[in-house]
Amino acid sequence: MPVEAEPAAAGWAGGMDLSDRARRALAALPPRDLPRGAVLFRAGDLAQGFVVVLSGRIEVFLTGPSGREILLYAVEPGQSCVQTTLGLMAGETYSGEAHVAEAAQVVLIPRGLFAELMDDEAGFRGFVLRAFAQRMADVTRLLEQVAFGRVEARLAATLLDLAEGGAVLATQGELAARIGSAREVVSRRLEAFHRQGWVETDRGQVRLIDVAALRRAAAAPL
Amino acid sequence: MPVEAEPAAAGWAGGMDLSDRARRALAALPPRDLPRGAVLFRAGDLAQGFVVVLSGRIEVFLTGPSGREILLYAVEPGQSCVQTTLGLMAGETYSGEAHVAEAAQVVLIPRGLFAELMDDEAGFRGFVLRAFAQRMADVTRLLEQVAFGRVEARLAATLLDLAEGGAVLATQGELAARIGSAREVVSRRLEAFHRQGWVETDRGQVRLIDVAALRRAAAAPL
DNA sequence: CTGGGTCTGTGACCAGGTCACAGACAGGCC
DNA sequence: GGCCTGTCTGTGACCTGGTCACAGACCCAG
Repeated sequence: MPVEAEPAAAGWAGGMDLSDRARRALAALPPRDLPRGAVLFRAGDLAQGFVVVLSGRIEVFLTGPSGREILLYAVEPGQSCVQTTLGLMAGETYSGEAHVAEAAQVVLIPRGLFAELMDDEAGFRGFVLRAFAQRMADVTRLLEQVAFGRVEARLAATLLDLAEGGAVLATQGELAARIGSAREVVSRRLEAFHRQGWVETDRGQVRLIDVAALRRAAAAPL
Repeated sequence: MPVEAEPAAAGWAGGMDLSDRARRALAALPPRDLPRGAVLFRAGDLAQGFVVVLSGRIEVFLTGPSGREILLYAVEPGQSCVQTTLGLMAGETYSGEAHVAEAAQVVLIPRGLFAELMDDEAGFRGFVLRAFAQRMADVTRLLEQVAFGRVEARLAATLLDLAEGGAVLATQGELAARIGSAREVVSRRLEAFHRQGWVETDRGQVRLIDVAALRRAAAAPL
């Protein structure tokens, strides 16, 4: 029981079907604590290793020259930060910026161990590949939304996504960054939503009144 | 000499550091010929196998509900069509549509062999992963352009990219599809380029006059 | 030479991004 | 309590870009 007790860090590898050796190597990695608001990496950085999130939430943003931002994807517990893989696999630098949205605990798998696991452990490989394919699909969907979708639809979807107990706690600026639009545009759209009786707004929060209508708006074909 | 002669199909695997067994398995796959204009797959299709392009050129487009299109990426000889990997690795369906831009020869590696190669052959794995990471970076860059860039910059870049002998042979509609804009917008932008003396336009072609100016426009920060 | 398909140009209009503000609100400080 | 400063929000003016509706130009097959 004494030696067998694994730190929480190994829990995430549970469903992965690894050899004992690999399991031990992963369990030995020290988890790192990141406070809310910390920046895990910036655009142009080169990957240090492969990052897996144990708890909390990390959000990866793309930033334009004008300072406008858009949420590329969020990394939840048990998921890996795919951007880190790019550097390890193809020598690409990061193009996004990773912010810690909720205080998080992460494990960093160094280059060498990562390469070793990719070569020897089919389970680990599957984990990385699935995560990667998933992100690729996510980013493609996002591109589709940005290229062809309306702000109205993206805003409605984001509100539904962020709602907790019928309300969203976020400033208009934060909402704008998520959907890759401008703060003023969010202000005007929210006002339109309000006029239609879909939401109530207050400083730093949006209360959802007519969820069905928002769902319809989010799913609008054009 | 008789047995050693490999069909062209195996040439692409040359730089890949594979076992003889794998090399033979790949060489045995029958290359398929695709005529210009053929559609390799559509959005929603499920992957049949992993596609590698031997010659020609395949372009993958994303299509919006209004019929507007945007070029996701092009697959050149020696490269793989990453979208096919999504299905194989994560069960995702295609989100793009692959058109044969120049008559192409491709090899289709069926599911089973693909999985086997991924497990056993480090060289093949590296090939797939690098291609994948590359595409991920491409799509992210494209997203950045679409979300934050101007049509003027994307159009100028596309003209420079497509130019052969100082001219681009493409209709305004084709140019629009490449950059994810509308035909009318391309018409007006080209007219503006013309007024500044950067290009001459004719039905189905654009002649580049001031390449330096176009380069400046393509690199514009905003 | 003519008729249908394709390519291009244009005006009008709307959605959305940018700029420049002004007012509203919150929390800290005297 | 009143005041100050920073943040959040609302608004008008203006520009780019996407959409719609057409008209004219071009091209080639019959």
